[in-house]
Amino acid sequence: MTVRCITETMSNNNLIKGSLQTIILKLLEENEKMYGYEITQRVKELTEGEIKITEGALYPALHKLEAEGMLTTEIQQVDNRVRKYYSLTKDGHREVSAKMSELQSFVGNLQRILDPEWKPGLI
Amino acid sequence: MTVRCITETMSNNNLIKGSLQTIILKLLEENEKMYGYEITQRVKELTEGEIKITEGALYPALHKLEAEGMLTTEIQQVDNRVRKYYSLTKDGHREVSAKMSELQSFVGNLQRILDPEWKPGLI
DNA sequence: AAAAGATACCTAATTTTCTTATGTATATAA
DNA sequence: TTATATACATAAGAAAATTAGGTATCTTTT
Repeated sequence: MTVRCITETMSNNNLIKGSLQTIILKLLEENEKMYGYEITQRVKELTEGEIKITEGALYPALHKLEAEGMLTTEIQQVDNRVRKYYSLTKDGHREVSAKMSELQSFVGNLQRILDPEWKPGLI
Repeated sequence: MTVRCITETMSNNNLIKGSLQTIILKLLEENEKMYGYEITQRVKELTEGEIKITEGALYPALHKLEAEGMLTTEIQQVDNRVRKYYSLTKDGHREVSAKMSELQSFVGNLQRILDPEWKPGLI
């Protein structure tokens, strides 16, 4: 029997709910067509491993966006493995801008609260 | 009978859960001593009305931070009205820095995902 | 004087969004 | 052959909010 003792860094840094939808939509705006696993890997790359989208969060979010008419899917077979590609609908494209400005505005407000010195244009 | 028809702007833009604790801690670091209602008003001021902390979110958050030993309270009577002042404990002071860097790091990662052009130092 | 609004606290039910855990299945590397 | 990577999915539970309700005092408006 092997016992592996894993010492993890304290915080699993997932902090701050509510941005996953925006992340998905924005990545799909830039990439035309992505599948779930690809999204998790892209986010990991872009943040140098600091943000890991869990599957339990991702797939329900994708399904919800699809149910809301923001995304359409298309299944592809690649080496006997199934991939489910998502892409933006017309509504989805509209939604990206909305979500992005909400998020940027929120981040701006956060800076105003947390950093009294802060002026737009700096982080 | 008066029927008031209120047309609100679509989103109540409170977006992004998980930053309330940090906001509370940071405001208390700057102000030594604040009461709940004061916090809601300060946030409203700082964001020009764009972020409204609801009481249903604020009070449970304050109670939780107190239970965790981050805050202490002190009741004051002002004109027959009760005010419950909160201030940071030693642990609370330590926690502010931790929460702040978590949040700044998260916002940085968010920018890396959402804005490929982004470099630290800009927003 | 009465009503409305601001000040000041609180909680309970519900919803949203996540984590954690589990399950299936194939391909590849150790 | 065992673990890891790829690729999908769901279910139970926790966390943190929204929404809606309650109490009470003081001030401003009607």
